[in-house]
Amino acid sequence: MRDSPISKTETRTWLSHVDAESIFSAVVREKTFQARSDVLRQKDVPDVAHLLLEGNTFRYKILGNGRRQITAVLVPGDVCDLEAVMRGQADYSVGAATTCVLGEIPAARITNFTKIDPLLAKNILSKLLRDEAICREWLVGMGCRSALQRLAHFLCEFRTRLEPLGMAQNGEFQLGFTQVDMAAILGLSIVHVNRTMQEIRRSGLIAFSAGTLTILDIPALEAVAGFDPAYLRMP
Amino acid sequence: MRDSPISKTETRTWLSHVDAESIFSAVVREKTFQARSDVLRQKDVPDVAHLLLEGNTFRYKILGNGRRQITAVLVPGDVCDLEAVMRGQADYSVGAATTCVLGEIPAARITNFTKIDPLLAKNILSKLLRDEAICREWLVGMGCRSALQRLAHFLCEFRTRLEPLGMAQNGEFQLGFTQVDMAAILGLSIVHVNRTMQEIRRSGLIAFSAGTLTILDIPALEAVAGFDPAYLRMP
DNA sequence: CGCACAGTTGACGCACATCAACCTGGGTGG
DNA sequence: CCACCCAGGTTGATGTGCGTCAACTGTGCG
Repeated sequence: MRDSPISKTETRTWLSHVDAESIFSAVVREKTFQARSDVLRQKDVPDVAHLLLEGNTFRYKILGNGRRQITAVLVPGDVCDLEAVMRGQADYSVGAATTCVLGEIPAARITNFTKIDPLLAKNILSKLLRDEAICREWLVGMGCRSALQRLAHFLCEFRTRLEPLGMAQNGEFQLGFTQVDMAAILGLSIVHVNRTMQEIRRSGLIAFSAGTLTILDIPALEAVAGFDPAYLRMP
Repeated sequence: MRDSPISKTETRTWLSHVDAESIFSAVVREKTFQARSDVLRQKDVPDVAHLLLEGNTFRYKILGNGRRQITAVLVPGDVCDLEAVMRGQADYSVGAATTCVLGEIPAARITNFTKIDPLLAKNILSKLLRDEAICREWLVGMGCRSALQRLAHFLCEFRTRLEPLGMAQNGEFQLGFTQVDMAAILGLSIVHVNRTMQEIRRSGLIAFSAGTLTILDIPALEAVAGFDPAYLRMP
């Protein structure tokens, strides 16, 4: 059974191609992480950055009261811990949602930022800026959007990010997150995520089975979400 | 009547001193903005960046449903629209909370990032990284903290940012935001902000009058908020 | 077979939103 | 100098979106 529209190896080739001027050449080693394991822990002093090659990871923080919030979701081509490496210390953790393959990049390649290849610098900078734009948009969603809109918005955003990688076609893609993860992404309880997903399904906007999510009517879902992709700066 | 522990002119001198290696020398012109006016509007293509010299500004977004979320609060020494200038287009607006003095910096000074003075580049980068860290922390707060904790956390954060500028002493500083602003910062209704502020006041943790906020017991407020300043990377 | 973990369902509670007044002080015009 | 206005702040009554608790189902795996 194929678990994505195009195979993972195809995606990797494609990735390094569209992003050729980039960070891919800085990878010195590949490493596989189990689903549900941590790539990086809060307060770690990282000596390598991790470029995501296969699977999905996320950044998260755990508070004193035990609650967890996911602050970013990473797709292949993203650097999981860019800010942590640039600052020299992590103020968040990075977890693997699915089994993942990560490429290690020596921290020095990134921290000697102003001395490196301008193309690489530009690439890193644009990743940084996009990360921040997404974080801002999530913050706006938490303040101003209902559970339903937030879920819809997240699915629209995720699809939009996967599409240029060839990992989403006709609104269909792998959603490697459990409802427990979704709750931590959306700032909701697990129970409410469950009910909200059912509501969207019943309304006929999405379908979901065996890890594959299908957006049945993309413009309609984007309208519900109030999704405007401008902040993502996709080509 | 003095409206801050040390005068504004003193603060300006101090600011350009502690940040001497920096962005201050790139200012080509100063401009005053009225309280409640906009410095920058969403979708604008900025040709100058604005360094905040006096007063408080904030970044915000307005959604289709009319709701507004403030995504960042700026203090003197911050660049209001750094990401917008670097990306070439704003995906947020910037408003003045109080009357403000801003220094204009030609966009080219910032976008020619990799070709400029490494010290300036480093400074810009660190501002960018801090902005993102704060945004992440706000996001975590929205997902995991109660209204009371969020308010307390914001006050702790604001004080911590003002202190090295000499604009907060003994837990006392100017809070130039109305409760309407606070609601948009915290993602709460105005009424609930009002009640929450009263609750903190009644508990004896803060006092507030004539725009001056005093944190009466800093460690206690930080404990309530679950505030850990690590993400701010203050000296 | 039994355990663990993701998903699901119902009953109930609460933190917050909403609506609607009303108060207050500073500014403005007659 | 008063009359008015208006923005910011305050208060009470009521509503609701989402959280919490608790139980049950299905499924893959040792």
